[in-house]
Amino acid sequence: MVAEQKILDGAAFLKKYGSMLTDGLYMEQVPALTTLLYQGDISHSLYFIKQGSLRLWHNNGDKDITMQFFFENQMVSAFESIYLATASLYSIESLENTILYRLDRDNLLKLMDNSEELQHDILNFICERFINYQHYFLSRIKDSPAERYRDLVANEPRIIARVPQHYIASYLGITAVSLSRIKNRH
Amino acid sequence: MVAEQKILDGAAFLKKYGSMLTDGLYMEQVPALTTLLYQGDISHSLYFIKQGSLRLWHNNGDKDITMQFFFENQMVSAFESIYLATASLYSIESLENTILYRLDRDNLLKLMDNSEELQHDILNFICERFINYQHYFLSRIKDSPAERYRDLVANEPRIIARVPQHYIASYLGITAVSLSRIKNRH
DNA sequence: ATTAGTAATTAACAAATGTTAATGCGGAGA
DNA sequence: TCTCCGCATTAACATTTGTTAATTACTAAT
Repeated sequence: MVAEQKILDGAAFLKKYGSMLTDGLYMEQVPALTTLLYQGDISHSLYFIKQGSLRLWHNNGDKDITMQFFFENQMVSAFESIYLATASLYSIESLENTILYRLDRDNLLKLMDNSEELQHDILNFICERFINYQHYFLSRIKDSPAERYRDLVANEPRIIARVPQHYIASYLGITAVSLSRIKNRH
Repeated sequence: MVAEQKILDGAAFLKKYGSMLTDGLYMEQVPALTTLLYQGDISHSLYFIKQGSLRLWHNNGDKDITMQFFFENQMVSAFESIYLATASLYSIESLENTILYRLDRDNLLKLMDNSEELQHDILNFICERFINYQHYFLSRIKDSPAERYRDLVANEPRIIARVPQHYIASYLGITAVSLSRIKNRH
């Protein structure tokens, strides 16, 4: 009843359920700055990153709020948009030339119909994603941009190495100008 | 497969499932400032407010981040803590003298075992709660404290009328001093 | 190699909030 | 009624960020 197992990452998911997908899983390659999901649309695909990186963000008229970066072996989705068929609050875009596996909504739902274990994994996935979001937002509220930047440098080398500064600034909730100041303070 | 029905509020939930609970639902009355759930504990109760109000917040050493107020007929829980049996990120406390119905974890899980419809309602509940949180956090990030205060005055009369200012300030993400300035600006 | 366009840095100023502290207000209880 | 204590307001100052603009650095394409 209560989920104890760890959430599946993209690689583990594919290993576990890939064999059930004889023809529902597509591989595609997209260049940098390709939009995979537009904010306001209903999402109909779940992605797994084979190589490259993605950015997930919310647009608010004049400014972007970047909320997540994704890299190799991660599972990427606006799942609640897929599941509830509601407008996505987010856009998803490639940062680099990226190779993806794409699992379409119909195949995902068919798969869920045929596997109680998958339903279980998915419910876990949502709860974990929910908790992750709460951690992200809480850190965004309670830690200063400078603290969060230091944390990024210490714990997220891929973000520092592969993501342009102005996206990092957007992720930290500040302008590129302010991030530059923070980096060069002292 | 895909959930289309609207999320249940506490009253609708009790009406729909209350008859299945011959002895698992308890009524209790607590005075103001009573803690119902301590941050870090695993939650084992889901509440319905009959009368009164509650506050949900996260503590970060020196400061509180208030995230939600609850009033009559609302269903209140740190559901992911109940379901995944993980430490709650939040505390929940009464603001006023409050009368509650309490549904314990064991009874909730038993109920879920016996009702596929309830499982469905609960999954919807989580997805909707997730989306609500995202809206709350996004507004907290993209709107200024002054805008959010005006929004509160326009749309949340119960909060303005029944919640002390310093909790409202905490909800808006600012100090009580700053909220006082905003109120008296111009 | 040159050029053009984008990204990053730096500077100067305005605006908002945090912090600290002093004051005012108001209800609960002796 | 008086006192106490927590809450709200106001003031003064420091800190931070946003904004605008100018400059520099970098990258990609011709």
